[in-house]
Amino acid sequence: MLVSNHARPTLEDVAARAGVSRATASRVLNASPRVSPEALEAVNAAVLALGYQPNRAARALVTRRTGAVAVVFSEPEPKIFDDPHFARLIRAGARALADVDVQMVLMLVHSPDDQARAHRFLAGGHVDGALVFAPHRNDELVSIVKKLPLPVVYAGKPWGSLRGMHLVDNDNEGGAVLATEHLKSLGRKKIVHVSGPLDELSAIDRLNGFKSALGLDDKGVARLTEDGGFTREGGRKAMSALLAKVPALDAVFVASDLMAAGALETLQEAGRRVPEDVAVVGFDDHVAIAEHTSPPLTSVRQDSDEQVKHMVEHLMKLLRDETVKTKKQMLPTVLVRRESA
Amino acid sequence: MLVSNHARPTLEDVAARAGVSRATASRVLNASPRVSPEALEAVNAAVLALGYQPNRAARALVTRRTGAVAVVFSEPEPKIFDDPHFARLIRAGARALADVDVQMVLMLVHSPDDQARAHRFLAGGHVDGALVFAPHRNDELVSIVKKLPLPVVYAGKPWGSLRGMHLVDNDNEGGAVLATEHLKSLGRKKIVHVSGPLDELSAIDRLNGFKSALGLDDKGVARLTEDGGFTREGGRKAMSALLAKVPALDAVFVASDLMAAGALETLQEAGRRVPEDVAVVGFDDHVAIAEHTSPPLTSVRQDSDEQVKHMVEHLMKLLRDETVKTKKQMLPTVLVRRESA
DNA sequence: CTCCTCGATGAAAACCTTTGAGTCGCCGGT
DNA sequence: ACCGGCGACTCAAAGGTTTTCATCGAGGAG
Repeated sequence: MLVSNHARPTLEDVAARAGVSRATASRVLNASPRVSPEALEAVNAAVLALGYQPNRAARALVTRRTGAVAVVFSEPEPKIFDDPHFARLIRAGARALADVDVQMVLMLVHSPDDQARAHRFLAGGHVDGALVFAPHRNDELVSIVKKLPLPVVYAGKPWGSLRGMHLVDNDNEGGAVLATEHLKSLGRKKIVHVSGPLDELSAIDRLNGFKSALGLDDKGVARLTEDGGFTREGGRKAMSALLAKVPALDAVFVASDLMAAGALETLQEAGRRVPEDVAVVGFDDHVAIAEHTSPPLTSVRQDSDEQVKHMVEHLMKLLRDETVKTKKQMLPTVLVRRESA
Repeated sequence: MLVSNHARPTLEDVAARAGVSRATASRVLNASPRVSPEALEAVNAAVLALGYQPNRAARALVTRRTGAVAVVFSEPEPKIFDDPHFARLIRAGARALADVDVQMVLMLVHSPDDQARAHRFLAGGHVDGALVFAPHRNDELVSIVKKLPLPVVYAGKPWGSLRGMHLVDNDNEGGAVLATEHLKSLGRKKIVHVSGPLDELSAIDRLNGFKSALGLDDKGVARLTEDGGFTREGGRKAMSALLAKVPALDAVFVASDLMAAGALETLQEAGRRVPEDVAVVGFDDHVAIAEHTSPPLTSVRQDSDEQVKHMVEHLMKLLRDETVKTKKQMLPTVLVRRESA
């Protein structure tokens, strides 16, 4: 009659052992104020003794809350996931969500099929909310998600109207200004830019920072910029193109560390010394890259861990139905000096 | 009275619309054989018309199945996650699990705190099973998980007794033999090895392959091997040490692509031409690395996507309570020739 | 024509928790 | 002495699905 069956204890068992009703036990677990100190103690003791764990399904059934959150990466080019940046975001997400005790359901969306599946899943009420990473222009997924009655926090600005959307962005433009100003302060006169793909707003913001720091007009920017597509290989090619277009260049601001690694290779192959002949600044401050290029890369740090943490906090507020004052958050960026500039 | 409220349709609604009972509707959804063709069609039509999605919580409550699986990475050194290999595994897991319509709950375990949390979570019945990546020696987590009444499939061989455990491993030893034989076939006489950390069995297996292909004894191996710790920097250092120990070396088998990238740098700095003076073979065939070293890296391919897919399949069988014939699976490795050897 | 079998179906219990409505003492105010 | 109010608690319903058991009808065997 004691412990008897090997099954997991239920709230009923806890209540019985604590000498109270199921309702009271439940209130203890949910930290309701209307419960006496004695009852509280008794229930807590019983929980501990029995190793009780609430049944998530039963709870979800009645509260209409799943205790799970989707983390969605929409990225038409699957191989981009080789970018370590992606791993960093996932890791940060796993950690931040575990800290608040909600399950993280990871969804990788590449194809239209994936989109349909994501749609079904998100509409199916299987999660309470979502964190969405969808940087590309006209991403169908964003339109889909927007229509859903589901709390969502975006990473960075998705393309299109931002009204009513919640997001946490890095100060890409400010970081780009920082980088460019730094190059100017080194006395560089001919500064060029390897941009990210211009169907991503983060790339555009960085480009704009570069533009405004140098006081350029559109034509000027075009002359001094090449698109490196956020890949290492793209960085190499863009750098080659710039060397051809602007042979006298003495500094380059590259919109990502991965591209900067490629650009460095190209520069060295072209016989330009870094930083003596050409100063280089990257973006992301991805340690695994920036510390291992030669020379080590000066870069603009955007703290992805922090970004994701803010996203999670924001979403939690939405789920608690708190009225959030600011729907958009902007995180600062800082320059990390190493040897390349 | 028709559609009325905006709430999600329930099985009851579907049944009503199809003119059958809830029970029959349920049977259709679960593909039970004991249902007439007409009923089947009617229910399916109703499901479609209403856009019905089963309530996961309710289902979980009665079936005692959550429809979720944990994917656990146990790795004391969090920065190892910068390794793109990790991203690849996660991506493969997300995909494979989505394909069979189960939720993936990602858990990253670094500290003892994390271990305790993982323990609580896995014991709490929040998932039906787990995929565990725990390569290191004497990983506490493995002992913890082993005691749980939870179906688990391991990636590679965890340290310790393997009895009763289910796992999907790559043929590390075979791959190492492949690599070493290839170097021999090129006529190389002085072949050395940069190993992974010897607290991981995959590293040991690769070392053993190297050893047996060359017919070495323990002393011989020690003389020709350095531990590179599976990091790029470690690869550099190990290569330096080997150059000092075995100046006449003309080939090196490196136990990972990341280390090989480092080793290549060291070799070039030392003025050795690759592959003319020294032939180099890596392991993993991680495209993002192997295709971008100079020269491009010949490497042993282990198909992580395939490995994870097999792990998922295996776990699904365990969950369906099928008696699995083989508890351990070994996946073949192949040599991918590029220019470094 | 009756009995039996078998397949399809329906009714209802069970899964476990939260929560609103109601109960029960007890206190202070009149 | 009575009443109102209040705090702590219990009762019981609700939430949506699966599954057991019973029922019903039809068809075949005798």
